[in-house]
Amino acid sequence: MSGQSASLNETIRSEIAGRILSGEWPPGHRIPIELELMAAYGCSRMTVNKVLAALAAEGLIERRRRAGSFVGRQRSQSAVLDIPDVRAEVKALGLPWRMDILARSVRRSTAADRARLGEGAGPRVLALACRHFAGAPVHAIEDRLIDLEAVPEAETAEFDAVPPGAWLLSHVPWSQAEHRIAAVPADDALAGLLGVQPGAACLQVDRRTWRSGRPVTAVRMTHPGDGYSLVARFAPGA
Amino acid sequence: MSGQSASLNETIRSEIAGRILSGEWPPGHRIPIELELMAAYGCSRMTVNKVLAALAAEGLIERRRRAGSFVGRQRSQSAVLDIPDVRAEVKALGLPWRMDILARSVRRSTAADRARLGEGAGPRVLALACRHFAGAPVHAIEDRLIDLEAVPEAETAEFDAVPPGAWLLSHVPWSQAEHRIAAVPADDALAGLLGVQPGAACLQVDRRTWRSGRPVTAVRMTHPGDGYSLVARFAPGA
DNA sequence: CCGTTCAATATGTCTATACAATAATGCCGG
DNA sequence: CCGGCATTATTGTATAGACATATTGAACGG
Repeated sequence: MSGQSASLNETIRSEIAGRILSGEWPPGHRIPIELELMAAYGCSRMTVNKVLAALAAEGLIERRRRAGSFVGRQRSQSAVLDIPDVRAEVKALGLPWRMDILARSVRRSTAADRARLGEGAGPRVLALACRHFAGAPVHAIEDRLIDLEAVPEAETAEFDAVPPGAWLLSHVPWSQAEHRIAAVPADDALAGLLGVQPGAACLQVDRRTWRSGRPVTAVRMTHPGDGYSLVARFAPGA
Repeated sequence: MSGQSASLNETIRSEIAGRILSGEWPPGHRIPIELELMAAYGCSRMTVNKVLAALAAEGLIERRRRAGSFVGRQRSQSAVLDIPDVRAEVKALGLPWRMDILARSVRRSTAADRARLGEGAGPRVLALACRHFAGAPVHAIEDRLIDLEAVPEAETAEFDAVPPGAWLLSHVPWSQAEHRIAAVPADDALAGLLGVQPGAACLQVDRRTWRSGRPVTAVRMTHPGDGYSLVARFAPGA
């Protein structure tokens, strides 16, 4: 009883979703057919249809013609992982963000570059190495490759005030990405840059990004293991 | 051109989504109003409304009364992280899965236990420690706490054939969860169990699970850093 | 110049109806 | 008992119309 009358739509939706999420209707349970819901709520079929279609789009239920609608099977555990912009992330900690550019070069892409970017990589790349600080300590080392065929503007862009990741986000409209997260020991070079002991545990996030099937960028962010963690949240319903 | 005529619904949907994902309509761009789309496709308003409502539910567009519909702003980078069942994960590698139970005890929950489970933890818990093998090498150490008030059946459950995570998934209908991923060095005890050198980098995934606001379980999975990584995928549209 | 009021506009929700597509069910003949 | 065919229940898609609701932009008045 929230007092605020929601739309009929929402009322039906939350009642059904509630029963599923509470476990009252377990996976595989058959949901009343549209005609029954229609009668139960005294509304038209379109209304319940819209609700059920939305629940199906979310994956909460499955619908089969002639058979009925059923509570969805438990999906494999998955979570939404926030991979925020480095600058925003550091500022969210209340620390000043600062960035060094360690190296920057434009070159013909080597075989290794093309392997890193994946199928369809262009002939020229921009290679960038940056160091991000959160206050005094190093927050991450960024090792990035940008395909200049996919993002020609990158060649002349200044990356001194904006992290390359954020710059790309606002210049490449939409993307598909793959992330790989691993724990690795710091080698000597990395240890020096990060300010940790050689062999210290580091969290390494590799991300490859595509736009309409063509590689855009490949980046490896390496964080010192102490004092850094990724957080993911999972909520099946909404 | 698939040749197969999709529903009008799908046609409109994919045309709009295509323009957004290709970048033709950048974030913030105003989408034709329903009346215009209606005229463009020669269909009724309900049809375009359904399409736009679905796109809005997905987050691809934003709608404001009187103002119109707009291509959504770039969302903060986020990805769907698959956190599969350990057994399935090992078997997907083509390796035989095996599990040791290192310790199992039922106890009154200590302050530390309640802190680990979070607000609302019950008075009794089941503590479990397991070791998962992928072939001969150790794949992970599982250190789990189950709230017996939330899952009383767990007290008598045998966990010899099924990993506790999978057992819970099929006994606790739905969940909300929080994950924290970090790189940590192995301490001596952990190094012995995992079969790695003390100080070696390990990937540590902490997960806390709730059901309707009450804690269910808290688990820490620690993987040897070499030869293990989490993979996440990201696709804004579908 | 600023705040208030108001109407126009675009979305939000709902109805009643219609026909299409699909697949489970049952019937019938062999 | 079983294969094939017709039946029919259920969802899928679409239409035309109606009224509700929020919010912008403009007109108006102090």
